[in-house]
Amino acid sequence: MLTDLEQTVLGVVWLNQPCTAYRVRKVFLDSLSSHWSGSAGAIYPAVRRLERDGLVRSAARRADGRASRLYRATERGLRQLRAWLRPPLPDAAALMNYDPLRVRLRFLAALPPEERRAMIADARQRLAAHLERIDLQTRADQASGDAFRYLVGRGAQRSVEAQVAWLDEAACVLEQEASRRGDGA
Amino acid sequence: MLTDLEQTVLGVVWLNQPCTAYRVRKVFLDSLSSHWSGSAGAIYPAVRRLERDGLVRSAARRADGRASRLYRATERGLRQLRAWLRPPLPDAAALMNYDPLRVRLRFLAALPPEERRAMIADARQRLAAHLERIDLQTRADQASGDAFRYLVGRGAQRSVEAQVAWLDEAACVLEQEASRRGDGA
DNA sequence: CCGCTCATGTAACTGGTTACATGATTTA
DNA sequence: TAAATCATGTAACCAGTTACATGAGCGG
Repeated sequence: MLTDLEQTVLGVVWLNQPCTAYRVRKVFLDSLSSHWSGSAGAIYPAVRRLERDGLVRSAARRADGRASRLYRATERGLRQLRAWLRPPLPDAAALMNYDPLRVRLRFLAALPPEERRAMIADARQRLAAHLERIDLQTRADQASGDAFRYLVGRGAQRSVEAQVAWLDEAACVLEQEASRRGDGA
Repeated sequence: MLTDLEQTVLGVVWLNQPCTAYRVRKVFLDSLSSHWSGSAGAIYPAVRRLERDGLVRSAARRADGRASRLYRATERGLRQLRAWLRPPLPDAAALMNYDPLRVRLRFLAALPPEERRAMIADARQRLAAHLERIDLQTRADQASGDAFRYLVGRGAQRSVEAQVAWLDEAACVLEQEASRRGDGA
């Protein structure tokens, strides 16, 4: 059973083959998501494990002067990728995603009311700013003609939009709470 | 700097104090999110680290026959919790969440068109089923009177709803792609 | 020639995972 | 009395993190 990172690396190799390990790393580094660091200490060992398991294979290259290895997915690697995509999906993929903001909100009572508002406002503003970056990227992806790349961008958009709308609701609910208590007292 | 798990454990202790480590573990075990296993091997060491760092303290209890330790957050723990909640939030909390489904969709081209549809349909159906569970929970949370607990549920709802809508869009886009190619050929 | 990017790693650390283990208490 | 839950751990494993390190090629 491969880890999420290994699976994703395998997918990236397959999408960009033939490509260097560095190219794979670049995809993680350039990603708008901060979930993986894309550190060399993660990518190179992962690629080596994939090669050890026969899911990718590499050939030395020296064409443009620079020495490097070009990786591509093997037949077995493609089968593995397909098995990973095919239903039934694991719970971790089909249930509910982890949202550090949602977790924090659970404990927001620890902050005085004024600071609660500030926290929500800050998060909302940062998410809205990030949304603009995602929008730009997605527009570019749409032009690229790769339907899947575009759809991934749409998913990110929708996800962040939902978060922003949720923060608005939260601000609203907390406002009501405050005025209710304020009126009552 | 505490890990996400340690921070969350600290928050759970604070919300339920005084409580046993097992009670904390139960919260993770009962959570609708599958992000953390809630395994003993994660929770007990995390609680011990928090106590070592003076963020929680414990007292032995023997009241109802059973011997156990009751934890509560210290003043320092509460300060730490507040600092964690206060802006500026780290990028990991304010940028974009990791979505294993989104990652998979990026590589969906590896599957033949028919199976692509099946994968999306499966994910959609499972998410919709999960959404019902979340709805139930959230209605109960609303009745509990804890605004934050309720808002967390609303966030989960909105997040999953957004995913479902996104999958519908994906199915639609792929359908168009297919018919476009089908007509062209 | 200086700095950036390409390209590939290694080393130490640590936190979370699974699996194992124990014993008391409640419940069917 | 058997099973489930409460309650608390330990041990082995391993993947991903940060940080360090090297060297070639290229653009200003």
